[in-house]
Amino acid sequence: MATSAQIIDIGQEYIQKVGFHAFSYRDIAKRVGIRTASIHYHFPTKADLAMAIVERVREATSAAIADIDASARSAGERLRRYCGLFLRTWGQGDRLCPMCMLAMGQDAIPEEVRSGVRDFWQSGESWVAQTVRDGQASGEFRPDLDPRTVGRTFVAAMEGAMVAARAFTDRTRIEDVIDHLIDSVTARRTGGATAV
Amino acid sequence: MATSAQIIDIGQEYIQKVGFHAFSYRDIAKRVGIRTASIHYHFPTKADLAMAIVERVREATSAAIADIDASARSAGERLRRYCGLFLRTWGQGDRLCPMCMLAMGQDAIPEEVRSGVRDFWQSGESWVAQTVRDGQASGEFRPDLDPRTVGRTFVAAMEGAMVAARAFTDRTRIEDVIDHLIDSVTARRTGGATAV
DNA sequence: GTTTATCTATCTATTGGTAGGTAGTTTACA
DNA sequence: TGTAAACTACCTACCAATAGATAGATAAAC
Repeated sequence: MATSAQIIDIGQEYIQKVGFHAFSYRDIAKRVGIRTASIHYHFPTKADLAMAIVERVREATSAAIADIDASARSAGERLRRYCGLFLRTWGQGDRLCPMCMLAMGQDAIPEEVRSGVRDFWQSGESWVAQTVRDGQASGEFRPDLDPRTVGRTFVAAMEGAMVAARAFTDRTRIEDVIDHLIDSVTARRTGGATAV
Repeated sequence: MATSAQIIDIGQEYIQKVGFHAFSYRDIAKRVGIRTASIHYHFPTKADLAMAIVERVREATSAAIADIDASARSAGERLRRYCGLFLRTWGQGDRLCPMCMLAMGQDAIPEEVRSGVRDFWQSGESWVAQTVRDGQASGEFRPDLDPRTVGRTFVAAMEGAMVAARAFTDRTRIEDVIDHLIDSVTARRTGGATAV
């Protein structure tokens, strides 16, 4: 594999496992088998490396969401599969969402990086909100929900669930949250009358 | 104020704003107006300082929850006020939950500290679960909810909402999540029949 | 006169980053 | 086609700054 791709891979792993400030170029260099100066050749500053990672993650996420849009047959399935993306990330060696790790740092993280994180986050919220609208139109979801609020809750809850999974090394922390989130949007028919 | 209390205050602020690995004893020393050696006198290692902070936060949280239990008049009010604790933390200068910041670090955070974080997290989940049971008994909340699942979702969603608030410097990210969470447990009467 | 809390001075290790050099490969063009 | 220039991807060696931490002196408080 190309060296720069290896550097990005390992850098991303470190960000997901310990965060931006808890690893060094030396850590990456050791694992790739090169010197730190060679990493600076590919990524002049640590911020440059973070940016490359943010861009790659955003591309991968966009692709995954496009795939969901292309193949899911209902709004409910789309939401479930979106949540499944977080579960998949966790499955790759107990890793957290890299964007979440980069979101917490305030001015300790380069502004350029944080801007990319915001774009990632907001596009997730918007996609969920649109999916909620679709599900409301089809009668799958509760008609009284505010799509924007639900979008924000889904992203926040999934990111938080990842942190919980990390704290307890427990995948069910993520699964439980998914269950309640899906349940919270699903239309229920009580007393024989449909809510629409 | 006692120096050690000042050190804890400022250390906690740093943990909440940039995380455990993005500040140093030097940063604290400058703000307190002492030398780093004096901080080592009070807290021999950085892990010791983190532990002191974790213990103080847990005590404060226990007290706040005891206050809620003593004065809230319904399960719904209790949940709302629990969520309000996160909002209050954010209000103290855009700070995140210190426990969340310490939860993400994996082996980069001392195990002793992470153990304290787990206790904090789990006690929040359990308290919410018990409150859900109370609300179900009184008819306020949906009877079909699994209290444990809801407890986990509340804590995860609130912690995630804090991260979102940080990413966007936007308090409404937290408020929206609270609204949907409360809505998700509230019993609804549709078609004229009560769900119980 | 012992304890408490601070200081100065220093330590070792590591941080992100730079300077300058060098094999090996590719490109330009006479 | 031969060769010189340029480029790629790495290296060694180094830098100033900072990290967390320690030793020993000192001055005030009890």
